[in-house]
Amino acid sequence: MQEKEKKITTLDDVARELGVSKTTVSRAISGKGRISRETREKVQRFVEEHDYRPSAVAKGLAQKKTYNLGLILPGDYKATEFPFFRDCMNGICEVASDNDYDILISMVNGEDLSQIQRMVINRKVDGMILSRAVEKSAAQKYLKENGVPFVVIGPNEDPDTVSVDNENREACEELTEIILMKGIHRIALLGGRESYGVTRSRYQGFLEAHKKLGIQAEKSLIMMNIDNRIQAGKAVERALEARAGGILCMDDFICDLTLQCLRERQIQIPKELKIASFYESDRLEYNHPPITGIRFDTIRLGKNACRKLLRLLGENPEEEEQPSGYQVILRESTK
Amino acid sequence: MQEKEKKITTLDDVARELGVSKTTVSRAISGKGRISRETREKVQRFVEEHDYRPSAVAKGLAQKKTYNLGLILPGDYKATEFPFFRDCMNGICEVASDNDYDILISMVNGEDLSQIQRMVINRKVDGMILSRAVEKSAAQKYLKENGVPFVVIGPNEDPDTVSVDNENREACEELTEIILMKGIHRIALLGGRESYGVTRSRYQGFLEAHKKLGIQAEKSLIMMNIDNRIQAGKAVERALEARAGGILCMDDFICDLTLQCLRERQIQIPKELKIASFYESDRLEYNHPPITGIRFDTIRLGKNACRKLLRLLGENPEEEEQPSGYQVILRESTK
DNA sequence: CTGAAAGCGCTTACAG
DNA sequence: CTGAAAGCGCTTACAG
Repeated sequence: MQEKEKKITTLDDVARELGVSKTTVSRAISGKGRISRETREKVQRFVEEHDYRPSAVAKGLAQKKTYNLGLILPGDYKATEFPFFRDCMNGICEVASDNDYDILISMVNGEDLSQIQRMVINRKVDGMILSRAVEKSAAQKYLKENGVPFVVIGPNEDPDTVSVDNENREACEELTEIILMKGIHRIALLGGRESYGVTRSRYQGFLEAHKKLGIQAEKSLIMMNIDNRIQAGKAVERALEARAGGILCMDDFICDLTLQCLRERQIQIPKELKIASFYESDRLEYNHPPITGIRFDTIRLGKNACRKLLRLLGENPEEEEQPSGYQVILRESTK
Repeated sequence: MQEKEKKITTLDDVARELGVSKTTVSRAISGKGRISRETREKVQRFVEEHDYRPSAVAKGLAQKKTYNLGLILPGDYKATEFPFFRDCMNGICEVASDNDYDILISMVNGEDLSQIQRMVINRKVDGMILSRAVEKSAAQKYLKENGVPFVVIGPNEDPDTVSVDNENREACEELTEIILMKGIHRIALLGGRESYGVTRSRYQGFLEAHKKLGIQAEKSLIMMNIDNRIQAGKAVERALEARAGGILCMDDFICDLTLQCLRERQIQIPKELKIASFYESDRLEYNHPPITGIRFDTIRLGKNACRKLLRLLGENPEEEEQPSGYQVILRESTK
């Protein structure tokens, strides 16, 4: 394949071999600037054959770009949130590499800014994607002050910041409505950290459904900030005492804890109690009985986040952003 | 804080303001080359005050380095493997950023090489970390051929490739031994994909323990490639029919499926059957009854992987690699 | 100890 | 349509 000649690794190599200028080679490869079809094709053929690709770093330096996007992930996310982050990452990575960008990750704990600062101060990224956004977080403030483009994954009210989000409110409203329409009016709602945007969006959907149907939500049965088995146990106890007809869990982790508690107490689902989750995973599907949940297209969410960021950077990603959508999946637990 | 003068963003800016040469500034910052203490401190003070950091990209170009490490993650990993990857990433990111490197991720499905090739052909990374290594994989071959330094996370027999791994064999041997010594000799072993290195290492540990105690392993009760609830159900059925005294699950996902199956059949743990997992998670700890498992220090594993790669690249990470170790955690399920 | 200069591998006005 | 040259922001022999 490769002649005995040394490998072609730089633009210069290509130019020399072809007896043209670097300028010409550069133009042939990038497609920018006027160039005759003949020359362009000659260069392209050569480049193809020799498996040459310009150094992204050098290109970046010349253009004052890095072709890197920073992705900020929480370092402490729970197992339950995992499919969400994995799918997000999948979507983000795919769009990024389609556009010849790369993803640089950073796992951040709490409100620690140092990692984010490192990336921007070292000038390693052109923009950032913030996941599990905390509204008005220090991170967002910092990025704004430093003029770093970013998009936020999660709910967002700030008109100046670009964001993408699952339709949590809508989906949870729909699911809640279905339960209410089944005649189950005393519903317990078990949720996670109130400081998270998702929690609030889902809660809103829950309330919305009640309002829409003119049913009073049972405030005393709304129990947030559930983080572990013990707390879940207490919440379940309370729901049972209050003779709730159903329990809605705000995510799979909580649903899982809830199911464990119910099992201990030998409660029959769905006969004695309906149960559903505002999220969806294999666990729910394969449970006995299978649990009603909501399926979000998180890969697409990730793709959208990445595309929006690329647009902010002046790129023009092939595909358009598409609404990520959701499906409520009814299973035996709410029969 | 910052005067009305324009912001200091390049070496040149610093040099001009201070009336010295770029060379001097560069030396003061990098600490390389002879320079008077006085000058060095002057520069450092200025740099500090103006919050200046050299552009990593430009620095990289001049040094023919990128200060980026590629991390290859499987795009399809299961929920059960998640804490493993998250902790790995945490460890890797921490060490990387301590050494002013960044992590570039790529999610790869199956044996698709294109993402890996992109990274190396674009010259975006100095080296790579391969997680969930498949022995002799195409990826490893490709990296070797192209002279890209890499380390593998997982079992590895190839003397030419650097790797790190949890002590799966040892840990599983220890746990199996404990069960056997309790007089439980008919043990069912439920495992995941045989093509994964982890599976094989753990299996070995299981056999090793039997050999050590001179007990014959019940081959007919060794059931691999369990991937879903149905298969787990069949395996459990078989174990019960054969009157196994205990079930060892090769990871938490399988353990979880197994527990569900046992619950349906109303089997009492540990009275009728002991059960333990070759991994550990919250799920196991909070189960009723709590399940015996093995805790690996995966964060440290990730750190070690990163440190080894940095060494390969000629860096000298602060801390030494430390054995990552493990603890067998005995809980009620094997009482 | 310090600096002028060349170089890392590209891109992009500018001139022809 | 094509090329010489300057420039992106650093590092590093080399000379002094």
